[in-house]
Amino acid sequence: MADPVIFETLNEIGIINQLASTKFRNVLPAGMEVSHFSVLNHLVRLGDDRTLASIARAFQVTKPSMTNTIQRLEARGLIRVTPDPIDGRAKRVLLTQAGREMRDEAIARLGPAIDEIAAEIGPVDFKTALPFLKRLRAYLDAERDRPGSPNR
Amino acid sequence: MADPVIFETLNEIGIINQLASTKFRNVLPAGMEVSHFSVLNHLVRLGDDRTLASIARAFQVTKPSMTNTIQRLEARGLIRVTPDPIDGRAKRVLLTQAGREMRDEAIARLGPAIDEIAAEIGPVDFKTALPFLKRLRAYLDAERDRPGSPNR
DNA sequence: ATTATATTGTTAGATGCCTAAGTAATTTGA
DNA sequence: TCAAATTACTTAGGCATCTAACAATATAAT
Repeated sequence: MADPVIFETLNEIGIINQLASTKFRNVLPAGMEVSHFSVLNHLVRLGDDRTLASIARAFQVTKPSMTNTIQRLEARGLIRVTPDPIDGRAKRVLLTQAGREMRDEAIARLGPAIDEIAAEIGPVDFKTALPFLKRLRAYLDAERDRPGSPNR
Repeated sequence: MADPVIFETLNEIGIINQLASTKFRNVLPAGMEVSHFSVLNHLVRLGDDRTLASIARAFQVTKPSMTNTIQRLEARGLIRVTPDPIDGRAKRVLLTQAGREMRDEAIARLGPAIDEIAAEIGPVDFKTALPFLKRLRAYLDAERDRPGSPNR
């Protein structure tokens, strides 16, 4: 018998995601989406010169979605995309100076919003919940249609 | 200084939401979205004969979003919408027999997916995490632009 | 009473994510 | 060697959600 606690938890997670995304989007530089910031941040932290597919995998998003994100970031001059010299199918994603600056500005804007949450909820509870969330995420990720499923 | 744990937690939550939504959508009856099921379930559990706005508030979704959901559910004959006899602006949302049956079928299909999660992660951890998530949700909800903000 | 404000619901336009399907290039393996 | 399977990316179409703006009704304030 399906435990209602699980459904309730996922429901709360859905609402939190919605509220947090909206809140952050309203704080980010104009026209910048959370997914855009996430990609810029990813490239700064782990290094750029990555393929579209590897970024899509990192965020557990389909390739068409990442194509969309990458095209918009490139149109804004925040990243540069070049052909992969080794693999003719792939593209390499590189940060531009404007991209790095935009990421810094986004972090500066996001900071206060995060601090507010820390002040109210306390980072300790986040640290407590994080391992569980990571486990759940990893399970759902592994459960996802595993074999060479399309667009992944 | 913004604690990175908070951002990381919200990031995990975003990915979990995405993976869980996709998983559930693939299990639900054809064409049925998670948001559709959620509304049907809400009406069964808490009673129908509610206004669109009250349902929108319950799910922390904007009114245009709920208008969309309601219109699609009505087009499928899963709910019935009637004018509110007291408040000329409002509409009352009523379940149809087909709606109740669809909700039952959805639950029957969702059950196994949830059981799998329970088997892997264990409901205990969900019970542990839930209070924190509820607190976070409540905070973000309260933080949301409170006064008569548009479309809410 | 009248006017100002708030609430209910809708339409319009934009973006994101998804699935399906197609192209190009690389790998595998018979 | 070369056909089959896999992988990288794109295009097309669909649905959800958001913000902005508007119409209609209800409520509050003057």
